[in-house]
Amino acid sequence: MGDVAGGGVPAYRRVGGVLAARIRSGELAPGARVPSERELAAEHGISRMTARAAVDLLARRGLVERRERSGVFVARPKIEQSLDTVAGLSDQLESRGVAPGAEVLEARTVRAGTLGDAEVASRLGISGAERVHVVVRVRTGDGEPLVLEENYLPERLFPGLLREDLTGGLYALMRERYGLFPARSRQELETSLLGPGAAEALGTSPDAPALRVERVTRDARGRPIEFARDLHRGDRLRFVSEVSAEDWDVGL
Amino acid sequence: MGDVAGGGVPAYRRVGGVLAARIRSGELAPGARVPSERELAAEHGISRMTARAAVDLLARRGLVERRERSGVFVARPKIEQSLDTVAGLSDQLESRGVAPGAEVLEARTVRAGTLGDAEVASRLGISGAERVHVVVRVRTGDGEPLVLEENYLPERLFPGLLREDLTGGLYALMRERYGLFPARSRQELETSLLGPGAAEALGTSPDAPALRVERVTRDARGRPIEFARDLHRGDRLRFVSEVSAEDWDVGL
DNA sequence: GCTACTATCTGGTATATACCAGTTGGCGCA
DNA sequence: TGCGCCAACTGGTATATACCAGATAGTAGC
Repeated sequence: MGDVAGGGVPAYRRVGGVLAARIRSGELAPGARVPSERELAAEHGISRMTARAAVDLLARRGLVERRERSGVFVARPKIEQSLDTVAGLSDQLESRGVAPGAEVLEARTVRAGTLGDAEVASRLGISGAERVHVVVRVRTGDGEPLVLEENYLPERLFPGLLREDLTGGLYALMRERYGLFPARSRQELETSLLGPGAAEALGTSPDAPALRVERVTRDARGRPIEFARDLHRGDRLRFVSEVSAEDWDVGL
Repeated sequence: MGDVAGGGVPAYRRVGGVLAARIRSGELAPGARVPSERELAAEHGISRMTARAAVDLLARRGLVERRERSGVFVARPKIEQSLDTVAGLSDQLESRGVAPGAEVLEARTVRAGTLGDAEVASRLGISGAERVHVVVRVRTGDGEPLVLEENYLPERLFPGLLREDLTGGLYALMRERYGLFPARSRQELETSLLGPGAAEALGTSPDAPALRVERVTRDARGRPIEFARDLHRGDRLRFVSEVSAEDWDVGL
């Protein structure tokens, strides 16, 4: 049936806009409950499916957080995270007054070739026969899951790593226990969604926005010491990067 | 009615998974047409709305691209963009064999206070009475819109800027015409969606994934010379950042 | 006052249907 | 051969309805 009143703007966008305005104005504060889909439908004279589409707009923009069988709530502001100091997520959180934590989901040592993932060996510059530590962790801030980290480290460089305490920062461990100092780090960032596996680990929806980060860290001699795949919750984190001219202005 | 057959997995996710597998396997190559929603519905014995939900899964993950009233097509691979050399998007595209271009949507000079956007003056460290150039451009690669750029530059530092050719890189202009060398740049990145305005400018859907970048660039004396808000198409671009230890390892 | 049950509410999924307005490709005509 | 028209097709929007199962709050019983 389309636009009953709205000059070409679909109803679900119109209602979504009204809701967004109520949130931005502060009428609906962070943490507050948004009217239920059925209520919105009644209020605006639209069907529930259309009201749901309106709420979806806000949910996909991170303005609002859906909690299954409970309700829809206004989202809280994002935590800032530096892209220049990826090494120390724990430290970063702490300096922002957020208590860091980590839950180890997986910690094992296997031959790279058995991973069924040729990228790991390729990125680390090792053969499939060489053994790597696989560490999968959920990093938390104030108990809330923030990042799903998947780390691959050559066993040759970090013997006995899995016997260490893996609930803190890996980079601190590298330096203090193994005397290896991360010198260079190449990161590739991509907008993404969490996906089913990550969603379960982070306790969120598979369709929640995320930033996928692939990272290769090298020591001073240019030797790869870590390959990582991170999924950062896009609804809870923003990323800050500071560059200075020396880094990129040398070519001109 | 829920799971007719599928062990707890909703039908739209099951069908979405089948489609995703066909794309990843290469059976459906980039640019190829995906079966229409009505065809998918018939093939899998589901309603069209459910088939649509399945396609939505892939679209939101950037696996496919919807073209209104035309069809759904497998997406092409993303263009890499360095976060360390944001200054020269044109150069970056060129070095990757992509022809850079820019369309100027807006170019005017106003007092910062009249913008109705206190952040601009605040970020540039100027008073509301000072005049700023406002330059809004769509940056393209091979004719395809990639980034919507919103630049704010103090007129005091760049007199007559708007008479220059704005279809190239602004940073080249700064250096060559005004002798101002960008020395430091702070960028804030956030997952986002395009939104209605940006979607129209970039010729895409308002709900397409995007990376929002806010940037303050300073010269060697620490003076802000540019404030920018960029919206990068998340479906066409990925971002690469290289950091070296000097940048972040000094504190320890 | 505390616990246990229960009716209600919630978002999630799914169907069947309808209309709209560009896109597309084929067919006929000049 | 080339142009223009038109029917079929496409995704976008919208409704009305239904069932599910976990969350939640109120109430009855102890």
